[in-house]
Amino acid sequence: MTVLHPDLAATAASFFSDGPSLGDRVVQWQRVHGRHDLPWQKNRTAYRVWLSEIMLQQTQVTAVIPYYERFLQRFPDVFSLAEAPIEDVMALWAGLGYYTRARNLHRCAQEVVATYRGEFPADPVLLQALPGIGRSTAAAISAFSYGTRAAIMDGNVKRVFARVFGIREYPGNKPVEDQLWLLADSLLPAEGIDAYTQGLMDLGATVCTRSKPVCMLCPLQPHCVANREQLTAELPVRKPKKAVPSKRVLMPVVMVNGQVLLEQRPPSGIWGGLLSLPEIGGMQLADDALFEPDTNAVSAFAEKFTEVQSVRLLPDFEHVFTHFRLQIFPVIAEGSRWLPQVAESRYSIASPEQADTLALPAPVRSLLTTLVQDSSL
DNA sequence: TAAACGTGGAT
DNA sequence: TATCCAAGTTT
Repeated sequence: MTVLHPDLAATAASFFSDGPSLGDRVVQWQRVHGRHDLPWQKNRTAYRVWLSEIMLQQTQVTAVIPYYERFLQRFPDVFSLAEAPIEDVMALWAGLGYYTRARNLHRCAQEVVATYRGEFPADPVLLQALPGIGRSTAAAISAFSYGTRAAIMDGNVKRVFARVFGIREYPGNKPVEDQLWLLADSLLPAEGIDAYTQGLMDLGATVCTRSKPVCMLCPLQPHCVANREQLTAELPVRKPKKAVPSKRVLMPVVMVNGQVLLEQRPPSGIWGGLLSLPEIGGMQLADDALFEPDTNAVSAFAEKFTEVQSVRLLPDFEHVFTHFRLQIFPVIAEGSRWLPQVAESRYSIASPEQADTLALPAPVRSLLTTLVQDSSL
């Protein structure tokens, strides 16, 4: 049983002692100064709103727009998406990241067709039961599509609320987040839920920005604790950082007759369900440890492809990621007798020219693309 | 519940 | 260059 902290309630109440409520201020501000020309704001349907909201999870607007346009062109409605092969969906999603979203997107489309005859439900509770739709996304879809009064909670809202209410704890903490949800629920305006929901995000994206917020332009500025106490640079409190484990793997570029060996990765984990270069000898290392390829693992890999003639290490092909590091090296194969065998397994063969039509992780895609010009391989 | 999950932009 | 983190959800 969670109750709203008295300090938060007091700040919320302060809005009513001095003119319009927080909600009404945001609504009015959005209608004049908010964003109105984003692709998913025109010709608004539940399908379009849903598609955009899934893509926008942990992903910036500018990154989403081209993907959104391509998806809408290829899948104009929920039926075409539900009927499509998952491979097509993954290929179109490739490069956006968080690939579980793409699988859930496909599953969700199929459920909406099967259970709701292709009509997304208006009830946030029903929406949240669908794959890939959590509490915040359910509220956003519902508010934008059907005008349902429901609160969102994303990075923008957390930042705006943390500053306005002077919340001096990390908003990702469970108890703090519980408070934020209570706040969000209590602050919904009586009218204009769509402008309000959009307004909170517009405010966070264009005025109450992470660095150098433009408080002069903020409709909440007269009531903002962070503005009053000069805490905008300190709030919201940063996520406590943890040491990232270092993992290195070998990813051989096996080329035969100008084609590249690929394998499909398991559905969960990094790059889940995507095609990528085969992975050999994953290992956890200290950050400063020297990288020594696991020769046993390399031999085991070579056993599977007996036509492979030689292995060369090219340190140039090193990609550093948030969680691990890849050493990519070429394996030059002669002959092609193993190609048919490969096609029957979870391995497949693709030409570099096909790179942009496959469900490939972004780094692998760019590598394959460069292979077209690079004759040294 | 905390950790996992991609990629690219901003500082 | 290193670090943060963005229209969060899932396990």
